[in-house]
Amino acid sequence: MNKSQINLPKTAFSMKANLPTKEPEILKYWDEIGLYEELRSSRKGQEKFILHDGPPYANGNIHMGTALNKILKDIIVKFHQMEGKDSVYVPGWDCHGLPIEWKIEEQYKKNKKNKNEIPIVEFRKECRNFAEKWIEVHKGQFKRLGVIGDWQNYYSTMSYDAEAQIVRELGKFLKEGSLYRGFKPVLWSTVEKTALADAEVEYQDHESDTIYAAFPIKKSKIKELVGSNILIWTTTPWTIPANKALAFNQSLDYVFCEIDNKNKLQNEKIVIAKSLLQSVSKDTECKIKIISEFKGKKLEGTVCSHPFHKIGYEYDIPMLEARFVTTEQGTGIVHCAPSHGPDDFNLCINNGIKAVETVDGDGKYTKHIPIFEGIHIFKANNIVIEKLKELKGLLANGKLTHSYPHSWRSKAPLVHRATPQWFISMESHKLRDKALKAIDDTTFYPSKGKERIKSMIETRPDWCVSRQRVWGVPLPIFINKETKEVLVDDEVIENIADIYEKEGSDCWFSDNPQKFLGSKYKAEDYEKLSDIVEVWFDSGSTHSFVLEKRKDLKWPASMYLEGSDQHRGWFHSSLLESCGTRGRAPFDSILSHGFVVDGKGLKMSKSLGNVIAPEDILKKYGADILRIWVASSNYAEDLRIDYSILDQHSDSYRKIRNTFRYLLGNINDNFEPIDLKQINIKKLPELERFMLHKIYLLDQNFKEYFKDYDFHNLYKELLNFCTVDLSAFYFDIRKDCLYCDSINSEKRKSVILILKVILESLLKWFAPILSFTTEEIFRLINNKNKSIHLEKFLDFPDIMKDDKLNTKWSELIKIRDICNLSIEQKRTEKIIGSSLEASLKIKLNAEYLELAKDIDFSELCITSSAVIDKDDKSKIEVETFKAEGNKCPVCWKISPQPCERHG
RNA sequence: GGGCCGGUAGCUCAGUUGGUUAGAGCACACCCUUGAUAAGGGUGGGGUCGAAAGUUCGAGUCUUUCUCGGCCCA
Repeated sequence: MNKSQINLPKTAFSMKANLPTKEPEILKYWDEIGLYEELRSSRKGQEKFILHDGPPYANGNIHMGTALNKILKDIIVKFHQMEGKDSVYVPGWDCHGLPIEWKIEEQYKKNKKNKNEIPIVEFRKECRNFAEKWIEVHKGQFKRLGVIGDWQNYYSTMSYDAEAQIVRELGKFLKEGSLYRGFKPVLWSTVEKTALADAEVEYQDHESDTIYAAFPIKKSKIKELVGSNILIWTTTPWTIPANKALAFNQSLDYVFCEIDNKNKLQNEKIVIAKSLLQSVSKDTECKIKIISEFKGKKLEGTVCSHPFHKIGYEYDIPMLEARFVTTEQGTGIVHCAPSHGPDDFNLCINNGIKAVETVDGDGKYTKHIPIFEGIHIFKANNIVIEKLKELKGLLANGKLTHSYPHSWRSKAPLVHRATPQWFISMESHKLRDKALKAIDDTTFYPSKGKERIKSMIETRPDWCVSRQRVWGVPLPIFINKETKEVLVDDEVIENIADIYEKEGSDCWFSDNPQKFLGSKYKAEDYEKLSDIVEVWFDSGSTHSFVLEKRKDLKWPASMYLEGSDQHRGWFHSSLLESCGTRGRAPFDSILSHGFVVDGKGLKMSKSLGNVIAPEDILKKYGADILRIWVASSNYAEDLRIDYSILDQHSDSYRKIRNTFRYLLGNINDNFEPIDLKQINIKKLPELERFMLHKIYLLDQNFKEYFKDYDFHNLYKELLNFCTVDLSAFYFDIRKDCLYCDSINSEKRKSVILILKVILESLLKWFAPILSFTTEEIFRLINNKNKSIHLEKFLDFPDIMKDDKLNTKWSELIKIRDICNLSIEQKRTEKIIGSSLEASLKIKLNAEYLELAKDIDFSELCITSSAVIDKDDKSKIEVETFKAEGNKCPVCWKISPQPCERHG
């Protein structure tokens, strides 16, 4: 036998991956074979796993967060598919809403077009085209990540059937009576003339006017207070004309005091919280002398006059108890304008004081505000201050820079303004209770998500579903002009839905209202609403127009999977919508993941320059590396990414790839599946049996980790198997047999058999994560089946398990470790180089001797020889000598005699 | 400002109900190999567990405060 007869590994599987160019070819292949359709037909009739896609907004390129989300979804979908389930994934998009409206308006501005001159229908058409364009862009970007789904038949919230179903869903709330009309302060932009959703608000520093104003006390249980003043402090003087109440905290201590007011107030006596005395004194530059002290509780029943009572504000201002009053700032008594603050609104409504429309959409006072009617609120502060001065109601005024809500688009400061809005009640039909029950019935990954959404549902106010915009589904509401009653009729709702199904919802704005009312009602008797439905209701309804409507899906979904911010977003709105209309959640489980941050844990931002785009990663590393990053990161927390982290994963990938290369090389790319049940385990060498046991064990852990969606531990287990058990142990030991034994040797055949088992196991375990690389390998070794993703995980029979052998070999490995230490010592002393230049003398006590009696340690430690002696002085002792004799030209083992195998 | 979550080696992660000298892989260093070769093997260094205080015989683990970061809310 000479060198040419050695069985060196040979494979077409290249060491260099070249993923950025290879992956698109694989994508093309998946397209050619119609992988998605194949996946469906391969699991026809099997139990379904439905991961319902949370629709991303069809606007702008994807970022790392979106990529993480889609890859994580894809990994889970593929795992369930390989488990044998029919794991259907239908991607979707959220299309309506303000951001797209703004984009179109921006384009108008550029082209010097006036939005008001464009018919609504035309404007909406442009919004639709815009969304459509981005859906196509997203589709390409998501596919490139290796995400498999029904890209042909995706869903969108702007499709005609979606718009129709959204109307039907609203109809259910309308019919039930939980959808009602109210006045409520909402964050309002007087620039954009619209209410803003929470997500559209940015907090920035803003300089406000501050005032200390006095409310004369008319009536009180504490007699000496009558005639004196309640002092309040506010950063919004313009809301003083809308004041309807004052709030105090019953557990605080208040003081009645006298000030040297330099004739600023009509009466020099005031009431403030005790702990704020110093700061008030400083701010107002007054000396304050305490007359008496009392608990807040005693202020109950106190009634004041408005500071403007002499000029037409003649109503009573009651003092109300409120927990939100603190002593952080101000005077410990808070001025309440129910039309201009949520706390104010809630406190007043609980005490029978309703909010009214005090300010119009442009920001001007309405007729409900005497003297100020027609004045813009942003110009009113000075007027209020002057009037207060005139009427001796102002103790001091100043400026304060503080964090204040602004519009994310126009950056203009926002105000709370009472507007007519449509609400879904949390209480009237027990929606809150139903939702809380549904949360309890849902499995959360990680479990902390449950508490997070629960505490939000427990405290959230009624759901405001109306918006004064145009790009969305119109609220299907008619109001009787005479009775002011809302028209509630299933037939009308169904009629509207039918129309939308055929032609979309644009016609609401253009066509004759009679079209929607049918023949039962006269259009001239009704006012048609022009509000649209807020977009969270759109996406909260996807379960109804996607899960319920499509035959390939099921309701409820097996899982919703989104970023942890969606506890307040899509998880939340879907839960409420579904509990309101169907009494339970539209999902069995929720998986939430953290946010992508940079290598230091800071959020990515343009200003920090730490943004990494998915596109950059795909170009430099390829999707499989990004998928490894997803799988190996702990999604329960924030996920760090930078180029050094990716480099590290890239190194791991190379290790995995070379593991496959070793396997493929030694079987020369000739693979046929092994029937695991038919393996004659007793005939295998112990090392091979030990490896079968290892595989069996790994599979158990694999399943356990997958059950909990614990991918980072699962991946770590697989990677460690490749490096520790295979590369550094089994592969290294078996090179001698594979290269130097005869092709016909039984031992070599056994090794080859095990290599095939390992190859198939690894290929399938890794397939959901390394979607491209495993496909590349699968196509190399298999021309019968079309794709690795159509395969099922292997079912490992119990005969592979051998705990006794495992215990024995764990001990043998300990002996091997000590042998390595001994060899290393001689290597450092330059006595030997390669381990094959070594000859081992191993001394073992009786216990270890029994274990090692049939074991060839020269094979395990890759040395030229190894002898074992009994020696009870210590458990294990090893001595290494330089091997004597001649080196066999074939197997390179050194021995005084001619080589046993190669003559 | 409030609520929730988190900070363990350079990196990604383990550390059960508090109990020996805090682990793994990668990276790094040195050595070997040149028949997995832009590969492979061996050995080794590296952590005051974000900080401080407390409870305890004993704290990475429990309590409090602080700090840094993230999400949500104001």
